[in-house]
Order: sequence, then C-alpha cells, then structure tokens
Amino acid sequence: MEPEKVRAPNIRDVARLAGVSYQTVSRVLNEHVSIRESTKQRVLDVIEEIGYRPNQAARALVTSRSRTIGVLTAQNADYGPTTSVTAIEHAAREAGYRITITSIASNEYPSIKAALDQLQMQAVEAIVVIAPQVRVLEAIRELDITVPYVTLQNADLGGDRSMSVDQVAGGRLATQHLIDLGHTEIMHISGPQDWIEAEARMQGYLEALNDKDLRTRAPILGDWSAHFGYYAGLELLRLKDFTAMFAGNDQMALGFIHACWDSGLSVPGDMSVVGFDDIPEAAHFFPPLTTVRQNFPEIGRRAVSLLLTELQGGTATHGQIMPELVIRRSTAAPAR
Amino acid sequence: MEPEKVRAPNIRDVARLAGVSYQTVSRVLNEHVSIRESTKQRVLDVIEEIGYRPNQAARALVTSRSRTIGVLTAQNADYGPTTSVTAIEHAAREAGYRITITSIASNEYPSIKAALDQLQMQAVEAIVVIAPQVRVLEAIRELDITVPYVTLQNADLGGDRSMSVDQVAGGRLATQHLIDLGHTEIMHISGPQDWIEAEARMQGYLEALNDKDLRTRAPILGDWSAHFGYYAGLELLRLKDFTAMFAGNDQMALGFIHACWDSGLSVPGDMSVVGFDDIPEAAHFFPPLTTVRQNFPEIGRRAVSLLLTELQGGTATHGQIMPELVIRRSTAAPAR
DNA sequence: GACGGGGATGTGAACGTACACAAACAACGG
DNA sequence: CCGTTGTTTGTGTACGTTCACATCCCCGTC
Repeated sequence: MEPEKVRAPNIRDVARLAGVSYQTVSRVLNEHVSIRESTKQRVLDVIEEIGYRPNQAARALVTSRSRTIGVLTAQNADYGPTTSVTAIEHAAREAGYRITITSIASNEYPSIKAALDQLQMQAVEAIVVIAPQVRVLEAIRELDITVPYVTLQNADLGGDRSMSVDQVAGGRLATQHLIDLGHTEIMHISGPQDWIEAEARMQGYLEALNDKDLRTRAPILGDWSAHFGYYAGLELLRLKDFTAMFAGNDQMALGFIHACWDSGLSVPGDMSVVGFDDIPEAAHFFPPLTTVRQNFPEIGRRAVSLLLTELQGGTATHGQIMPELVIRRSTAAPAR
Repeated sequence: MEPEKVRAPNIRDVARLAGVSYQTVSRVLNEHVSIRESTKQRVLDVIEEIGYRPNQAARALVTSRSRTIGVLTAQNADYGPTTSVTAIEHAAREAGYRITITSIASNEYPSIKAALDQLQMQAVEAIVVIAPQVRVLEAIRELDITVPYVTLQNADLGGDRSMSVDQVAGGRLATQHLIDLGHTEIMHISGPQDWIEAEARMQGYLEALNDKDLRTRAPILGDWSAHFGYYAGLELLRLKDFTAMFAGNDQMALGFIHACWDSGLSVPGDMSVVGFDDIPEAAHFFPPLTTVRQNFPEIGRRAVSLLLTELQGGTATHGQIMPELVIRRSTAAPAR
C-alpha cells in the first residue's frame, strides 16, 4: 500500500546535502570537539530537514555498545517490581540508556538461561535482575554474566551484587512494634518458600521474638496473595491462640483482616495486623494498615546509577536502604 | 581486571571450526531447507561448544528487522497497564520477538515525540501504546508512525488501531446494576479529564441513567488514587443526597468506602459502591467490592497477535472485549 | 554418454556507522 | 620565509550478518 519502501536517510545522505564528508556528520552526531560551529549548524539543519535518525543497529555493530540495559523480571505484576521497573526506565533514559525487558517463563534453570541468553544476544551493557527467588539468583551466579549486573534483592549469599531494602530489618521493625504494644503471641504468614524477601522478613520476625525470649511459631508459607491471606486466616482463627499477625506483605494482610471480620474478630480490637510494602491502597484498608514501607523507586534509581558507574570503570557501592515503619490503625495493645 | 577483552565468536569462527563456509552457518541459523542434516548437526555442535550467539545488531543492520516490539507507556505503575505489559512480553516472546519499553516523561507533545523517536531509532517493527490520555493518542496520530501499532485504549475517535475493553459498556454495566437494585440517586467519581477510559466509563454511566430518565450528576474528576476517593468521599458525604456510588476504578472505590466508614455510613447498608477493574485485592475489601472486571492479559495477547498478523501482511481485526460485572458485597438495595 | 536439473555449498557484495590515520589549512614563532 | 603545531576535514577500513549470484556435484533421462 505504501508508495514505495523508501530507504531511510543515512549519514551519507546528510553529508551530501550538507556538502561535507560523512565523517564530519559522524563527528557532529558524537559531539566531537574540533568541528567548526558553522559546519556543525549546517549539518544539524540538514538532519532536521530530512528527518535523519541514526541507525542504532549500525552504531551498536561498530561500537559494540548498545546503550541498553536489560531487565530480567519474574512473570508477576506485583507492586514492588513494577514500580522498580518504572524507576529504572526513568533513570536509564536520563543517562541516555534504553531498557529492554525479559521475563522468565518459569523458575527452572533452562528458562532462566534462555532469558539471560536473550539479553546477552541483544548486547545489553548491564542487567538488572528483579527475580526474587533464591534459585533464580543461584542460577544467575552460575551463569557468569559477562556484563555488570545488579539484583534488586539481597541474596544474603555473600552477594555483593545486590541493591535492596533491608528486609530483615523490616521484619524486625514490624515484629518489634507488635512486641512494644504488649503482644506476646505473634503469628507470621510468610511469602513463598524460595523467595529471598520472604525468608529475610521471616528471619527478622524470628530474631525480634528471640531477642525478647518470646515464643516463635512456624510461619505459614503463603503466596503473597490476598486470597491466601484470607483462607489461611480462616484456618488459623479456628483456634485463636495469638493476638497479633505479621503478614509478609500488604495483600496477605488484607486477606487476613478479611478473615478476621468474617470470623467475628475486630481489628485491632481483638487482633493486631502488620503488613509489608505500604502499597498506596494500604492507607485505606479497614482499618488503615500499619505496615513497613519500602522505597521502591529509590531502589530502582540506585541500581541504575550503580551500574552506570561500573560501566564507566568505577567501583560501585552496593548497599541497602532502610525500610520505615508506618503506624496506622490496624495495631493496638492486646485485649486483656 | 578481565584477562583480555576477547572478541565474541562470530559466524566465521563457527564456519572455520566446522569446516564449512560462513554462509552455510548462516543457513543453519536461519533454518534454510537445503542443507544436509550431517553438516547442520556439525555446525550446531560447534555453536554449542564455543557458545556462539548471533549478533543482533549485525542481523538487524542487514535485514532492517529488529524483531522487537516497542511498548510506549505512561509513567504510572497501575495494575492494568503493568498486567498488560507482562502479557505483551509473553506473547511477543512466544513469537520470537523482544520488547523494549519507553515511558513518556510528560503528556506534552515533545515528550511523546521523543519517546516515539527513541522507539523508531531502535527500529522496532511494531508499537503498542498504553498511554491512555486523549492528547497522547492525538499526538500519536499526528506523528504518522511508519510501523504497525496498536493502542490499548479505544480512542473512540474513529480509531481502527485500538484493542480494548469496551469501557462504555462497563460503565453501563456498573450503573445498570445499581439501578436494578432500586437506586435512583447515583453518583460517579470519574478518572482524570483527558483519560480515554475515564471519559468512556463516565459516558456509560450517563447513558444508563438517561435510559431510565434518572437524574444524572456532574461526575467528580479524580486521579484514580485511593487517596482521592477518600477525600472526595468525605466532602461528598457531608450532604448525603445519593445512595450509590460508581467509582471509576477499584482504588477510588476503596478510598470512598473508607470515607463512608469514617462518616458513620455502612456499606452497603447506607451506601452501595461499585468499582472498576477488579484488581485482585477487590475481593477482600471491607466489604468485598462489586466491580467490573477487565481481562487485561487477554488485551495484551490480542494486541500482539494483531500486530504480528499485520507484520506478516495480513489485515488484522481490531476490536473490543466485553467487560464483566462481578457482584460481591458492596452493593445492596437502598435503605428506605 | 552427454545433457539437464536440482540440491548443497561457496564467493562477493551490502547494510550504516565509528575508528585510525592522513591530509589540508591556518597560525605562530624564530 | 620556513618549520612546527594545532585545528578542521576527508579517506580507507572494520564490525557481523544476510542476500544475490555463482559454482559444484550427483543423479536421472533420453
């Protein structure tokens, strides 16, 4: 239908029209210093006029630099990961980088390898990994990636390639808050086994209880969903031998609160609940949820800046950000 | 630190080791038919052995095909868009395509143009637009994109390049449900002006009321957030001249319900509330939210399949998916 | 037995850009 | 006035792949 598959203008077309050599055009594009202002302007005018756009493929071929950051993500659309992706995209763009996203089909090794292969084939210069399962990180470590990369979860496995919120501290924060209120029987619904964050939050929970010699309980392993929180809650509340719940994330906290109401328990009157993440909706739960806030955008930004300094040959400071307890209305002193 | 910047193996290295010409290797890679099984296997063995990966840049340069689909998205991390992105990524990967994501910094024309330029420079073969503002779509229409593209919102502007859930029908569904329950004074908190979906849902609301000759009211223009729903709710409930609320999305519904409780109103006893989207949490609100479900993954999948058929020269069936009313506990007959 | 045909493989280009090097030119000091 | 230096511009080549075309070989057929 189109008139004709007309070839896109290239650097030589610009050169011809501007009356210079193609190399001069290249210099203008790359902001070379020694180029006369008048010729530079002439070239830029022609570029503007004919709508010339540099061919990324050709550029990448010759420089072997793609100016692309790869993002490896799990298939889920959770609040945390997606917020981070957005932040990464922003930070990357400001630095003149693009991002390309690949999600892993499953947690199996071949799937992870395939995803990384795909990113490497695209010649990404750096990789951000947002796949929070332990085995994914292990696979990644094995696969010896040839470019700088950073994981958005603290592997805790001696990993110095992570940029994360301190989840253990977060778990302690939540649990300590409940202890401070006077609770002694505190339950925990955790995230799925194999998830780094789930394990770390659980560890924080256990540490806080141990510090005070309080009874710890085997946490329930959930799947992060509100549904799970609800059904686990219904089950747990049949024998109500605890007065406080630390849920692994806000969604499960929501489901658990739902189960409390359905079981005739009042929150926080009969049951205190703490969540994790501070999703924007948490402030409007019934009751508004006490939770642990993570600064996801900050994590994304820092991850990119870390990669960029590494790309420029610098040594980067991997590290952790501290989470913050947000006290709302879902927690109170236990009824006596 | 690295031993030496060793060049990645290329097609000629493979050829030499396999004892064939580079063209033969190329044929193997492209699954050309007339190639002897034995040589093909020999080449594949060498590829495996030395870990050869085709250079995408070189390939893209010579074929001017990038096998990449660009995704243009707004900067938000809403549930709908992110779910769609995930679905798009999956569908694209299954078809051997990659995706690259660009978000627009603002809704201004230059920002949109810059984003599209960036995608075109990457030589994306097709584009999915998830920026749901009217002016963004207008800008896109002006910019005459040279590749197939699809918008995930129905422009309603005679746009045959959209793939969307019928938002007007959704708005009608929600409102009709409230009417059927016996409500006659129905309020609407809409999304932001300029948002296509917000406008369409509002239109559905108005149409449903007009059909029954019921009183319509100027909808409140919100920002999709639970916060807005809460504060707008506090304001509206000061003179309580309505018995039902249709909120433009689930988050605003949540905030509004929060405001109801804070104002001493019971949901659904004193106030019925319907949301839109059916986010996974909606089933666990207090009370569980009646809402309109959109099948976001399906939209993403269809968008990709549409683009792929267009890329293969076919004519694609743009179209709409019907939303579905999910009745839960936040709606009831009005108190008399 | 020569010829035609098709399957399998090889050779020369081309894609659009950046880098290395060379050349032209002006300016400057001795 | 000439050599030296620095600024600006131009020429050749390489990056890794695919496409168009050429070649080779084997087989069947008349």
